[in-house]
Amino acid sequence: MSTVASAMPTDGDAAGLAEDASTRIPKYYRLKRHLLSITESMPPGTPVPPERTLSVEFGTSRTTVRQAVHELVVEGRLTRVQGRGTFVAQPKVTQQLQLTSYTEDMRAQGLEPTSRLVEIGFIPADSELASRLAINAGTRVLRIERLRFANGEPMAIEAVHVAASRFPSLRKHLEKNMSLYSALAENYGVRVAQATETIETLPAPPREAALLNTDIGLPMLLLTRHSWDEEHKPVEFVRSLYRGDRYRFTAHLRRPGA
Amino acid sequence: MSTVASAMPTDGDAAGLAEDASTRIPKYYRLKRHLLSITESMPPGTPVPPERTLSVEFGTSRTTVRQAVHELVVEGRLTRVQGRGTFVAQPKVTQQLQLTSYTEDMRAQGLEPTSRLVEIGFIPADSELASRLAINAGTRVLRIERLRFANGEPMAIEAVHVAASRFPSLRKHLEKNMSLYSALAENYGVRVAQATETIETLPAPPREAALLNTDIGLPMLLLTRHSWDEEHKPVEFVRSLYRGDRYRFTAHLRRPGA
DNA sequence: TTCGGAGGCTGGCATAGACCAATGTGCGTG
DNA sequence: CACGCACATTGGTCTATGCCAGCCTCCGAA
Repeated sequence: MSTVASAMPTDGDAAGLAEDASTRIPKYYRLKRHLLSITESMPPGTPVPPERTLSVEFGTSRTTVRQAVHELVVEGRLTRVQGRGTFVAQPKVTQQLQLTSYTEDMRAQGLEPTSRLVEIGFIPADSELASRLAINAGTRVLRIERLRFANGEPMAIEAVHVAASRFPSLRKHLEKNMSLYSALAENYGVRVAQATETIETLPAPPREAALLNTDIGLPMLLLTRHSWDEEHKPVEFVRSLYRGDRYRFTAHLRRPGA
Repeated sequence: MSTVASAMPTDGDAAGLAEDASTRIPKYYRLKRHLLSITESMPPGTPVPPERTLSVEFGTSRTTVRQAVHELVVEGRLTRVQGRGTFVAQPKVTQQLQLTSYTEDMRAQGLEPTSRLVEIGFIPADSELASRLAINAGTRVLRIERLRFANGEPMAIEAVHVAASRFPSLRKHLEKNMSLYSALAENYGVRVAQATETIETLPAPPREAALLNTDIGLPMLLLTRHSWDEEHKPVEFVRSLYRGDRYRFTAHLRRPGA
């Protein structure tokens, strides 16, 4: 693996970094590009030399190496495990933005999906939840937090919030490993008719990073879903965090009348 | 502004950082949370003390301060300008995921949208473009790169790719400041009927960071769009970068039959 | 043979400091 | 009065180093 340090692009080098006069390329970025060119065709799981080795081989500080590797980790190209090392990462998985099931999406990509209930309990509605669920602030809300896995690897945390008074005993139904939407339909006659989803980026908070077995501060995709039933009454407010290094969302769109 | 350093949460502090035994909270994260609690209610544009001041006031290294501020920048809470300082940022804007117009979306949020043509020219199709546009590798592709602004602030870069042979002289029509979809419909009788869009995170490359007046490495939202006409022939492949600190996407979904 | 602990190696966090690049202000000169 | 230059201040990059935490292997003891 000492072929990694074969030659790092320098300032005038034509290694795909056409540096025009208005953009200076930092050293860590050049190193990142170099590492990528070397690792991108390697199979997932291939070890990459340790930071200290790379810093010696490239004649640069360890901080600079860390910065380069960090960006490749953010992109989902490499993965790092404290104490073990740095490795070539698995490719990103794709999730539909429509109201499809997580299970179907993962299976469609040859991945075995599982879930784990992290926490289920009642919290008082803050002003946002109150507004979303059309209840008074302070009212009891059932909060269901699940961890989603693909092939045993944690991928996402989903926190669902519903008004407790609207769905009495819902907690019991969910503890039977029933999906939320099935439980709502079968036990309360409620079906989601429409939803608004948002997507944005968010650096991983410590708790979620730990649950997802990833690093604090890595970019995540924050997805919220606010859904309503046929009578346009709010059903749920969901806040999910997906690993940005492991996820891409996809949506199929049709032009009306097409 | 020296009230910023009023008291940073320490290890046992109950400042909303319930530290359970399994997650250690790094110092920079605690500082980040503290800075957020102080700045989140300030109006956009409010100056935040310089890094060197913060590091003295909090009794921590400048690197630690930088890390804390960096994450707030990533979240779109703060914004930094080299030589000027750090400021409270504008709130994120929202863009529809449907085939709506950028102009409409921005106007709906009281923002004045403008665009600027960055580059327009022909490139040979690499294997991805060839596959997307159903052409041979090496075939000429028209590439149109635009910068999108809201109230004069760069927000996104969009790079559209179409097969040159399918739309002869398209370049001329676009140079008349005509929108792509209008040009395709009026001059070629082509309308987009459906599309597949993907969203994922990507750290900002240097060139794009410079164009968007943002920092290299900050998380962006990478949006691709692959669209087809009524006969299911590919129309375009678009690759756009949106500032993660300034953008959130939204989608309105309907359950079939609802 | 198995289990536990020590040591080595890895990534994660933090400090101190130097230097570069961008911005803004104030002062001097034309 | 306007413009240019110098200086101060700001963020951006990079180095060197030390220490902590997690993982793994090997060796010794039971």
